[in-house]
Amino acid sequence: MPSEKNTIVRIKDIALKAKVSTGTVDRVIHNRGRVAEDVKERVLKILKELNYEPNLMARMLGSKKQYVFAALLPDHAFDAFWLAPKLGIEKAERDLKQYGVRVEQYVFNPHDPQDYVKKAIKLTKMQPDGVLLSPIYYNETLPFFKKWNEAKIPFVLFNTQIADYDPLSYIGQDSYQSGLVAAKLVHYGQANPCSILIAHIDEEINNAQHLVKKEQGFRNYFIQNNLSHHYNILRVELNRSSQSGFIKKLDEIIESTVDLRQIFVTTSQAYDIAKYLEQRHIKNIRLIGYDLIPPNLYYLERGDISFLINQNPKGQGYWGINQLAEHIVFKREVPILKYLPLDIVTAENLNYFIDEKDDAFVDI
Amino acid sequence: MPSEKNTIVRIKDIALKAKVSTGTVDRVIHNRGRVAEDVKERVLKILKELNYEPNLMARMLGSKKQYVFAALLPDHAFDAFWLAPKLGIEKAERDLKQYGVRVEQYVFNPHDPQDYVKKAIKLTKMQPDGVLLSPIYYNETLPFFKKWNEAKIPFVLFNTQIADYDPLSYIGQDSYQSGLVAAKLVHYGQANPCSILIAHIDEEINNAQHLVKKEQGFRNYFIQNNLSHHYNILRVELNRSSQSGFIKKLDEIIESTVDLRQIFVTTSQAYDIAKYLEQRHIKNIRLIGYDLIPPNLYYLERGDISFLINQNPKGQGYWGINQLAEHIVFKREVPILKYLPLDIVTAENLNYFIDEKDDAFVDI
DNA sequence: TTGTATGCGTTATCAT
DNA sequence: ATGATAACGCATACAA
Repeated sequence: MPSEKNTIVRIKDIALKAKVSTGTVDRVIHNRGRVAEDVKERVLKILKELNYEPNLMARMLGSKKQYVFAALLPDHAFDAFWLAPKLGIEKAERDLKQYGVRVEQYVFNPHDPQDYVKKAIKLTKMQPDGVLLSPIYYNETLPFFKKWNEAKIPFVLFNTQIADYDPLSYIGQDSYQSGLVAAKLVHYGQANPCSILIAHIDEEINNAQHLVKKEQGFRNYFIQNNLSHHYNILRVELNRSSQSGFIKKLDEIIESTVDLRQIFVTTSQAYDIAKYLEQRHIKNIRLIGYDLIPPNLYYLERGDISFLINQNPKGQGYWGINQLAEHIVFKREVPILKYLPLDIVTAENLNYFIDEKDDAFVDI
Repeated sequence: MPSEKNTIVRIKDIALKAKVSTGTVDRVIHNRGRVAEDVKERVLKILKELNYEPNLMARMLGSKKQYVFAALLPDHAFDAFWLAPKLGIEKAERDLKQYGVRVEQYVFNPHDPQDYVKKAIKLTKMQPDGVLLSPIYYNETLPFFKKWNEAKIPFVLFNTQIADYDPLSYIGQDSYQSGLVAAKLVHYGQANPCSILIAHIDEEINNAQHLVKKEQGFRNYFIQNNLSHHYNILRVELNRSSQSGFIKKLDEIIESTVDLRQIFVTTSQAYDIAKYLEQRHIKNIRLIGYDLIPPNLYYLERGDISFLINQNPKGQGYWGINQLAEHIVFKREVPILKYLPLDIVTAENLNYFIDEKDDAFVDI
């Protein structure tokens, strides 16, 4: 075992031992070139030997470098879900401010691919040091991935995953696993055979992949646990654009399925079903959904929604910016995939997941 | 609105505006004295006006001050629960290392009050800048609180709360609320009337207060929801010191309560009941318990335990040290009470709560 | 290709 | 009671 030096190793120490100047060591550390090959190797060796770790404070102090990240995300005026990621991004910005990091937000209308592209172009023009985005339009996104790759601008994805052009990392949920969780809850609360409805309530087709995975996880739970013969699992795709169509379709299902006891809503629109059940005075059907948005919370607290699975939207924003900073500012390795916890939320533990406290994100 | 200056306000700027030197400003900021009253007030005023915020990097760089915190906690060799807080403490130490913070751990045998006192004495002798402890012995603790208060050493409590001698803050769970959560889960999974057993499995009497609160929360759920007449709620105190007594008591209850369907274990020993049910080949009784310790996880994954409520032990350690640093190093206000989320854990979302990833703590 | 000097914002140590 | 100035460890511009 090499002796554990208690004292901090500085560039000056390295320079001394390598019989060069601090400038040379600096050039080696940052690969700035202009240093002889043999010297470089010697310094590199000593760097390892002494286990040099840069003093981040000093580094940030000494460098007047400013970093600008760009965040491309949907306007929460159109869908309340997107407020939380925005807050997370802003929290991260506050945390990283002292390291010279600034975040510029580019908000787009999630119903308008044109706007998405427009904002993406604007963003690219700014030449940010890194990009965080929720790429809800696949085809529209790919060209930008290519551009950013060529410009060597790292980008991090959140909430929606696209594997092409290897992003720096993806932050989000494990949709399949969340389906398993939902199924477990359904199964736990439903001992007797019955029918179960999987409801996909799409506003857009954006997150189709997610919904498929959620359904797969949900169904596989019953298969893996040899419960398929106990439960009759139905599925429906609902569209809120036509209020009457929405109700009509539900009416049909309810009438034709007398033993329907549970509905699993794969999107954040569980409140729509809750409202429907309320209007129809149906009390013996339980609901599980996603996302802690206000209308869902209303029905959760009334007991009309049993559970909500929290997708940690604030954390997605926070960690997204954080990953960028880790990579770009601190030059550390970052995991390609960062799955956030699948929180099971009831009226009883709700407080801990919606509170305004800023520090609910820290990964310990 | 005063104009939002984009440039950073430095001590030098304050000095310039106040027509004094940076040294004087420094003395004002840190209350080091040796500055005329009128000058002090002038500087203070400008400090506010310009909304000065110190550059932490520069501060840490310029200051050779080192902080030593002491952590007093039970040895996890005696109870696996205590491993997590230790890991959290060590994670916090890593995070704060660059700010000159070091943490010294004082581990005691949780079955031996003498040892607790011994380690507390040793700790006090070291004159730490702050103390984090889990004060599992009330009477033995009070004298130290008094001492630390006199010595102006701030202390933070975790897991066990003692309000006397106003600690800097308490980190832990809301026991009452966790009882509500447990009851909700029981109720959700048990539509038909039945008997429910609350089992307190004490190793020590240490956490008696917690257990009472958990029971209160649990019972109140049924009262508040007008369900009392549906369920027959029993309670039992079990002691593991006598294996035969433990089994005998359970046998009696099982035999005399044919409609027993759920057991709520208020401590981390749910696995003991799971093991018992396994040996007796009882399959129609469900279990809810606390804490993600290995034996519990074993039965959770097998499905013998339905849910575990996670008390975030790692977070308790992490945030404990963090609160000390916030107060002592960064001189910020810290909340007197910090409740950690009540995570509902099943076999399906377990991964996210036990993973080794260090960053599972961040409060966003 | 290499070395030196200056500055970052703050603290701390001297003089005055 | 006050001011000037040298660290802190690193980055950077410039000199050699």
